[in-house]
Amino acid sequence: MSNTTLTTASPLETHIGFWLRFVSNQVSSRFQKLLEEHGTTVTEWVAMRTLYAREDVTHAELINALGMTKGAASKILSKLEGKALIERRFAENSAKVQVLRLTEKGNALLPVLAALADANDAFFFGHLDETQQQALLTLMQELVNYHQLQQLPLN
Amino acid sequence: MSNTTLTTASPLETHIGFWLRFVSNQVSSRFQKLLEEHGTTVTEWVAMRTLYAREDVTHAELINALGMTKGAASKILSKLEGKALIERRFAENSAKVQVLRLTEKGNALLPVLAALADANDAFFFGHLDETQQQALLTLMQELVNYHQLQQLPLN
DNA sequence: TGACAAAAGTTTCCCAGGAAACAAAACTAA
DNA sequence: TTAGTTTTGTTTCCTGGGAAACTTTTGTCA
Repeated sequence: MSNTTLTTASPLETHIGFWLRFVSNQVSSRFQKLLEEHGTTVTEWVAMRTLYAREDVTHAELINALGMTKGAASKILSKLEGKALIERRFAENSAKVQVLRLTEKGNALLPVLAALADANDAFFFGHLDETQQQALLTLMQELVNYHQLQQLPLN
Repeated sequence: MSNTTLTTASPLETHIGFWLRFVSNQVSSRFQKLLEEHGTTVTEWVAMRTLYAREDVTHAELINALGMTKGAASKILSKLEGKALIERRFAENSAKVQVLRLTEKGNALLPVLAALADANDAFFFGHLDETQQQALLTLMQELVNYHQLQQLPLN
């Protein structure tokens, strides 16, 4: 008889989550590189896009859109403010609740970044036919729906 | 005439990359929580699974599997070594190249972690029928193939 | 052989983001 | 009104991982 311990352990590659993470990391990483040339990051893009064409986004709302803790969100905002891309103001009738908005400069930069986001998505998924692209998009949205996924973290 | 600047910027949700990142983050984050109860992390799981059932994995090979810099990989290994889950030895005829292997303890833990990986994948994708699961898996693999994606970073 | 170059790993420094402590404001209830 | 509680946002501390400097070993070639 053999003294080998025979146990089973599924390989990494059998998990959908493994491939999702792999592909997602590559997509984000390439996008990050594109953004770098404009001095921004993926997180900053998400924040700015959330503020775009709106005048009434609160800090709390932004936290939810970013899926980050309030501390981290606060730091992102400080950074964007330092680059004069956003402004923090107090909401009417409050010395506590903040309302955020893009500055002129932020407003001008945003379409440029949006074009990069489009280009990056096209780079990775543009070779798929329209039906496949739509199916993938829908599947991801259905997963979010099915599991009632919320942006993390919840605190 | 309006003095409004009319620019276009596609919403975040129109990008496949956005949804991929969203879902992938949730999957990894839940897996992370499962692993925490065993004192490990997703990265450590990937490292350990790569060493499983092999006696000849080099540091360089592991770097590639982890998709991390050699510095970061080195630190992961130190951590695993500290927990007595892996061993570093020098390759035969070399005082430079390292060969890594799981310890008995690491070997015993691995199937437990693999079960968690299976469970997490089942949790997120188990409700999809077999055809859908396979299609998603294949699509991700085809993307990797089509773009010749390598684990990041390359240095 | 000996000097230099390349390769393998480690360590140091830096940055992003989570956790949680903190400050300030606003609401509640007496 | 004012004391306590809750809410909003900031700051501090800590950890993971990238960049790059550094050390040691190995290979090259003169």
